[in-house]
Amino acid sequence: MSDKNQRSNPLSAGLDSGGSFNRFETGSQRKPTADTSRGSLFDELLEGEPIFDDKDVLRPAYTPSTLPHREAKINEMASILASALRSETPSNILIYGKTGTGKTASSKYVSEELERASDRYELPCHVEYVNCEVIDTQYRVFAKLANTFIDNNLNAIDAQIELLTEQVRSLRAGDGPEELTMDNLPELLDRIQALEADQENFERVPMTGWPTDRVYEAFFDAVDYQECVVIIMLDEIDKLVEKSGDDTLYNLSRINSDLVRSRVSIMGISNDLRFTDTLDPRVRSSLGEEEIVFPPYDANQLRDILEHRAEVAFKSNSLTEEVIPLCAAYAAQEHGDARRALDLLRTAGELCERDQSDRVEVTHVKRAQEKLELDRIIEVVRTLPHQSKLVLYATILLDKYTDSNSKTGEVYDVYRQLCEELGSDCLTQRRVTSLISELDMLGIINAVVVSKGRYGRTKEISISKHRDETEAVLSSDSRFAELGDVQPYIQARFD
DNA sequence: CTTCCACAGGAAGAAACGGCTC
DNA sequence: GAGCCGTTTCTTCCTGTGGAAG
Repeated sequence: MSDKNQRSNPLSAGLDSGGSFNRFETGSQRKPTADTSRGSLFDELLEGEPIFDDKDVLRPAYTPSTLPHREAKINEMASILASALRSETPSNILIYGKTGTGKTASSKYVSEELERASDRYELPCHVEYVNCEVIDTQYRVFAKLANTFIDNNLNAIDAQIELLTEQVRSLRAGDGPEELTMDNLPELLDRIQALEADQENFERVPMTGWPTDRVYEAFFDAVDYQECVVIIMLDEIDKLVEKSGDDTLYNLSRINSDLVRSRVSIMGISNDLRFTDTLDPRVRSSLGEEEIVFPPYDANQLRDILEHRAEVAFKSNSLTEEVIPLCAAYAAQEHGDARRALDLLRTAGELCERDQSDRVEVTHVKRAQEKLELDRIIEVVRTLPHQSKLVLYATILLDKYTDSNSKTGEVYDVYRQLCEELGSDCLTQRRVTSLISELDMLGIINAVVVSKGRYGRTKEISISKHRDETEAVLSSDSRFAELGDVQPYIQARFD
């Protein structure tokens, strides 16, 4: 499963079997042989022993070969899906758990194992992964699935045609296998013709433009073309329902009654335990045939996970004793998020490397915690739409030049000034209210609804920690360049 | 207890847009 | 090129509401 350690590396020609650099002098210190008195940009950075053996092990994309503290859940999933290998339709499964509790990793692990087993049993079994945070409408879910199966079918048809063409060729040349005679020729040609007709019939679904029922039909035809058991894994299924209702799930859960050759089963993964409340009762009962809950990891379990990975990721003796417990403790505070714990450990290691220290220490972890939070905010702010940036900038100006927390009305006033100054379109207060809520959800600002009694109900808005860094990101946007002299004006207004 | 402020936030639908079909 | 279809963004209209003031 994991070929990380043997993956082909374009640079591997320069490594001897021991992994040391024979391009330079053999030895653990990577020093260039040429003139060292001058020193290049990178020499200094590469000085000292590297502490990582394989950093990728700490990245979220890595699927480990063992998932500590999830064996029971994995067995539970496997026992449900096993019926796929008997050509039966497995029950639909709903998997709950907060982020970083191993839902997706476990599900992917089980589905990879299932697909592997299905090769051995010669029972075609496909698991299709759909991330509903990205693909969040009925149209797009069916379009993605349809296109995947269409591609699969076209590849299978291509291979089949190639095989048949080869048989025809050898038959005509007279060197074909014994069991084929010239009498088979018309049959072979007929089959090739039929396959070519099928090939014509499959048409990829465009990004938009088709009516949804046509996309559904395309998906249906593609799935039912070859006999197989299909498991559709809908990650973040709650996002799909929130965004576009339960039509997708309704259609998927009914599809088996019309399929002739194939069987479809759904595996939903959700962060939200209560998302089925809003579903149509028919969908709820069919979707939740089996439910599995992934509890958050506690600090001890996180420590186990980190130790497992650190063993592979770091060279021995690269971590001081307190590092892993601290990473685990930080992540346990954030509802037992293993992804967060791994990010912390990796970043702490990177900071340590940059410091050219030999061992990761507690201070590196603390700095990593700060850095991760700041990086996230900067990335979110940088990619914000223009109008949201204006609202955020208005909030920052108010925060800078007034003492108390600002209110929705005040933010809207300043926002209008900014729009006027920049000549941008000015949205309604209703819309700005939603933008403020979105910024709150992203954790860039804190907005709390408070009642001022006689003086109405409003949101009290404050900037979360990194105000100056946030402002710097906004100022770097070229569209904000001409705003320089507006600040004193706004300052005067609210002094 | 009633009034009333200053909004919050839901519902519905208009507008704009990309991409399709015929 | 007109007419659909799905999606996103935004507006309009509306009802709801916590609690200080009266």
